[in-house]
Amino acid sequence: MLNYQAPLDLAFQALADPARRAMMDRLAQGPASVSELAKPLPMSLPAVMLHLKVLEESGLVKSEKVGRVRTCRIEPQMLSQAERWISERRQMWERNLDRLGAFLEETKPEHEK
Amino acid sequence: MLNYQAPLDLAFQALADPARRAMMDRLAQGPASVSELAKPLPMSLPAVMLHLKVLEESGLVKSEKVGRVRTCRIEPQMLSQAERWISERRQMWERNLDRLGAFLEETKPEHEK
DNA sequence: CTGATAGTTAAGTATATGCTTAACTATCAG
DNA sequence: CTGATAGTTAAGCATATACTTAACTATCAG
Repeated sequence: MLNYQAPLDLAFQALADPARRAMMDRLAQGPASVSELAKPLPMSLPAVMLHLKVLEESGLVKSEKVGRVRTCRIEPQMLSQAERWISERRQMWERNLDRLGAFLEETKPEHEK
Repeated sequence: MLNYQAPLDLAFQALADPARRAMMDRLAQGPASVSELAKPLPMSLPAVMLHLKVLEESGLVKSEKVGRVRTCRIEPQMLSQAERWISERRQMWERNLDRLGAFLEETKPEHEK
């Protein structure tokens, strides 16, 4: 698997670009077509297609074409997975701080308690 | 500001690399030196330094050097900020689904309720 | 002072990313 | 059928990313 990219690699990579976050912002309001996604963005349509491709390959977005319109929508599972990864590390760090605090408290000389 | 990168660009970019996420994993357990961070990683020390630089510039990690040892630790605020961005979009999307569900419920013919 | 440890800097390279314009296809409305 | 709309593909280019090795500096232990 020389070219394998872990799901979180792709998800965070996708979220690292302001244009793609703007697209996610729009999609958070509800499904949208490619041109709706493109309208506020200062770039060509093909560029938006590339960003959409990145979002889809990351699993953050799915789309289907009906007639000539491709409708895109958020895939919340991948969003949750990314959120959970961050949350777990932050919580681990905080528990760590708490343990340190407790340790300092316990080893404090009596008169400082 | 031709070279400005929004905080979230940098944070998500930093989290997009498996080596950097491994470093964050280690740091979630508590502070660590550069070589402790490097030990499990299949790359040279200079490469680890570059990853550390990316993490620091993103605000996810801070470090200070005492003697010849540089000690690195997680900066939880930036982690929270990234988490919040994702969480907000996911929740917005879910509220959206709920509204759609309610709408379908309300407009359903009587006999299907 | 001397060697080992911890980190840093520099230079070079391969690949990936983020666009562009031009040309094209497919669908729909009248 | 015809023109407008929505999207797609291809080719090309500039810059950024993720490393490498070699050489160097700073600190500490004895």
